[in-house]
Amino acid sequence: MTCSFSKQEQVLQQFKGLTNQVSPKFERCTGISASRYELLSQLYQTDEINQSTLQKAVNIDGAAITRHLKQLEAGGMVARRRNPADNRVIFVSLTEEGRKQIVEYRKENMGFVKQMLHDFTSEEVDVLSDMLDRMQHNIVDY
Amino acid sequence: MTCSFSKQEQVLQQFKGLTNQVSPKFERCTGISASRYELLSQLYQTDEINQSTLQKAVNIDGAAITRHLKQLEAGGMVARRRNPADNRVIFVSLTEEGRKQIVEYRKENMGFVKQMLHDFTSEEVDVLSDMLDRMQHNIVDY
DNA sequence: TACTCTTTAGTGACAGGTCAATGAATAGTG
DNA sequence: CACTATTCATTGACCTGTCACTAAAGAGTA
Repeated sequence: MTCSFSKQEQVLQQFKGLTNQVSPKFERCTGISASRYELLSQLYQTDEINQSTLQKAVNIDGAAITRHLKQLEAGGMVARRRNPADNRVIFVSLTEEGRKQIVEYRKENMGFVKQMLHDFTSEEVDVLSDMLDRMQHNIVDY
Repeated sequence: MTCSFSKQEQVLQQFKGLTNQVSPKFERCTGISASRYELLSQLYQTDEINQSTLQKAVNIDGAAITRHLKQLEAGGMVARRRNPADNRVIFVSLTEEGRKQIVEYRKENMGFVKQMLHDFTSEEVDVLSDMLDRMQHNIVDY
């Protein structure tokens, strides 16, 4: 008999399959990529922040952050300036324009997320969120 | 007050953050990318299969499938031949070499997955798997 | 002060995913 | 039978992530 694959292994594959599907759909629905949306969200919640701490908050490689921010800056959504007290770091913040835009994006985002979780009770969402946290901890330094 | 982001929105971000972290770690641990592992797994379970049905099973764009399979073929893991009864389709199958290799990969994979889910009961794994399924259904044609 | 070590951002090369367009083979239909 | 429509695999262009490397600034120390 061909030995079957465990539930645990399945989960990992479901996981990957799901995110592969989510990313392009998210972008089509909202008009912005999930990563950029997350960057803007972070900035919306804390005005003026180190690029490096932003990077840690978002869990994306620094190289990608640099590129995203440069394009967001070119699009007028984001402003960047060096920290005069420490010329290595760059302060990032939302522009007025960016602040206006994110509100729009957010509406679309909520619609998308609601659809994805439309049959989840709020307890289930909590459970899911906890599980994701635990998985993250389990592999954080593997 | 800056209006806070809902749990639902957080989940989506956790999701993306987690998969971003998982993929490279998986590859480091197992010596093969998650996608290729999944392709080989599928082939392991069903010998000789249409490339297109393989693609659907794996939830990756056809373009990526073509490229993966070509490289796996070049590496001697996989064999491909045209279906003589329908010259459009390509049959894919594991070679003996591939069949031997996947057993090794699988050991590494199990180790990785076990670590990721080490504090999950089997009920929790089931619950998680169901949730992932439901989310997939919820967005499948959005 | 001079020397090394660390932190920060940026850059280049690569991998893996998407979409859009193509060509070849087959199916379906008047 | 001829013509159109669909399916399948492939290719090219693009986006976004990773890693490895670099340059510049600052921190720590002999």
